[in-house]
Amino acid sequence: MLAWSRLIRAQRAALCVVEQALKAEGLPPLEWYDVLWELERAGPLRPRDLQERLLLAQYNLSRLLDRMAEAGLVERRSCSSDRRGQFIAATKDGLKLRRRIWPVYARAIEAAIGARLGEADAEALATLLGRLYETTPAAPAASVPRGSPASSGRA
Amino acid sequence: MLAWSRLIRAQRAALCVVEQALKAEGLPPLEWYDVLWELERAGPLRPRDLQERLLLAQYNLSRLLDRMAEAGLVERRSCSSDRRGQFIAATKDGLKLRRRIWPVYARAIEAAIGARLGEADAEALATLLGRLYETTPAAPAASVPRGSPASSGRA
DNA sequence: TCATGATCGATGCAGTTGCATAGACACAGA
DNA sequence: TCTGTGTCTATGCAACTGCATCGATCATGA
Repeated sequence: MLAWSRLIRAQRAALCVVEQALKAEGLPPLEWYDVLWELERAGPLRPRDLQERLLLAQYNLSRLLDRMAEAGLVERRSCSSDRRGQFIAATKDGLKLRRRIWPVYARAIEAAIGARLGEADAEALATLLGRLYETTPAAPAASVPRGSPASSGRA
Repeated sequence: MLAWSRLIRAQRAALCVVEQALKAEGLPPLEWYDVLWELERAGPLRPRDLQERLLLAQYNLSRLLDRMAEAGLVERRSCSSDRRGQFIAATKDGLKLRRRIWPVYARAIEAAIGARLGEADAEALATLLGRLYETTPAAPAASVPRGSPASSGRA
């Protein structure tokens, strides 16, 4: 299936362009931005929710948050309604960093996608891609072992 | 840019579905298949060429080939025309394994893509994605540090 | 022929990921 | 209340990745 192999390669290529751009500016990896951005627009979130939104594996996110907390970008707050859990919130520094990353990130995305497709085709692409990870209405989220990256939920 | 974030997430989701499927059957990870497949249809290749076709990082491919050679799936042959280099060839076992993987792989791809898009849309998607990693004709392949995953070349 | 610079591929090391599982708590039913 | 089952998050360990760099070879031009 052509679409499959191109999906893999196109993402690899685009991701690489963007990560190199961030690295070249001495900025942290992409997921840091994604986490900060989710937190900024949705407010403090439970790790579980972040995990769904970002399609990250649970253990992976857990350690990502460790690193980000150590860097002072997010903080873990206890969660009174469920003492197993916690809330993750972006700190001032976290928000500041996100704003600093954005222009670099945006430029790189433009180079990797916008410049190659143009407005209309980019939108068409987005529409098609959306259908690849929308949860199908009736799916009980159990086709894949629990806690695995793409399992459970809308994301 | 919507297309960007969906590209990342859709690929993540689809890749995860496929890798889980392979793992569930006790089969090796995806790249092993990809390497075997390239070798099968193109004959023995230099690591450099494999690297371009698969968009893998040089050091990464080098060690992937170590593992596959150790598993008896590929063999390194010396290259008389360039003694720095070598040719990688699939072994009988390698070819056999590829054939064994294929049905599982195909089914997973169908579930991750075909079932969600249908023939025509999948083709449209492939076309759009193709434009994201084609090399632009005049590019001297130097926008990114040497040997970095997506650098250099057509792929 | 020799120096210079580029290319091919490997590798030490530190950082990250994946797997399996643990520990703490929630929730439902006996 | 107690017990069993499921959920939320963390973590030990092994495998993999990324970075920087090395050694070997090639290619070019003086």
